[in-house]
Amino acid sequence: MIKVNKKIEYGVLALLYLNSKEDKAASVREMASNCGVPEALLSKVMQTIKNVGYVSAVYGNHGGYKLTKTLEEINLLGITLALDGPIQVADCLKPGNETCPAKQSCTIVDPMNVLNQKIIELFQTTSLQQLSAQKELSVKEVTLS
Amino acid sequence: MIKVNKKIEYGVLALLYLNSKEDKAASVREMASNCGVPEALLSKVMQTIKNVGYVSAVYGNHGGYKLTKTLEEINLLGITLALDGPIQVADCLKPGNETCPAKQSCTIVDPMNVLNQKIIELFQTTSLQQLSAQKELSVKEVTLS
DNA sequence: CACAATAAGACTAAATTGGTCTAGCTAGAC
DNA sequence: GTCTAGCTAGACCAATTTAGTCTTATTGTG
Repeated sequence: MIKVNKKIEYGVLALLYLNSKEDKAASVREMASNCGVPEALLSKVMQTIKNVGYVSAVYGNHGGYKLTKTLEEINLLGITLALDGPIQVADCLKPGNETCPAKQSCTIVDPMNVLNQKIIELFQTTSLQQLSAQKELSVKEVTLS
Repeated sequence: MIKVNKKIEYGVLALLYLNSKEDKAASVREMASNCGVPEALLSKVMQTIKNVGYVSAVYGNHGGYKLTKTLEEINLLGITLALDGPIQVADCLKPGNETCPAKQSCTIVDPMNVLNQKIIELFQTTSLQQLSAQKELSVKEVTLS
């Protein structure tokens, strides 16, 4: 299944929650209980997000995390890269992969790169601002045909 | 990691190989060895692809599979739906999921639907024809609205 | 009938993901 | 200064998903 993982989901939720606190810090405990996600895991997620500069950490009593960027400045690509590494929709795109089983007939590596690039652009153009849009504004029927 | 799975990769390879045979049938063994993929697994993949009508099976000696559609008529969405089920980029999109941990503050379900829809559209507009394009031709057109 | 091929499902193995545990470090409150 | 809430870090484990195998049937041609 093509899907984003829990860390990304949790990170997005936490960042949106942080945004609602304006420039007050929120502890991982507070975020986790408000967002309903596992505290220990969110702790890891926040550390990683801190390392890419979207939030700063406040140590000690009454500490926590604070947003250092606006929702417009944070996009899904940045979050994904931080929490999940580079986007590679197919294994044969991995750097240094010389074991691709289909060398003779392989016309797929570059096309997969095209798909990869499309997904990267999609993620890049999806800001947290967009993800925080109210439901009335963002609803669109998902119809498979 | 956001990625398509092996079955989809193998299915795409096999269909492109089949296309190169024009309307002759190719056995799973032939396809597997030419594409360098596991035969038993490809067998499953081809059965599934047969069930959605992209290929027909020829039983018995000198049998195999034949393409029944053109590369333009087969897109990545169809292959993905067949081999991997509906596209759901986040667990909270699964039908009947009432255990979403973030009900209070959740502003993400519908935005994830938007992302989901964008990915579906991307897959739908990516035909096998595009994936079979020669490398020189396929690099440019990374048009994303 | 013998053989080559698909059909189908149970089963196993490997990899990834999700989540926990433990121990240490930091800084503010008292 | 010490207590405590909180971040840091890494090892570890469990659950799920994915990849791949094995076995047994069925089908159709020569």
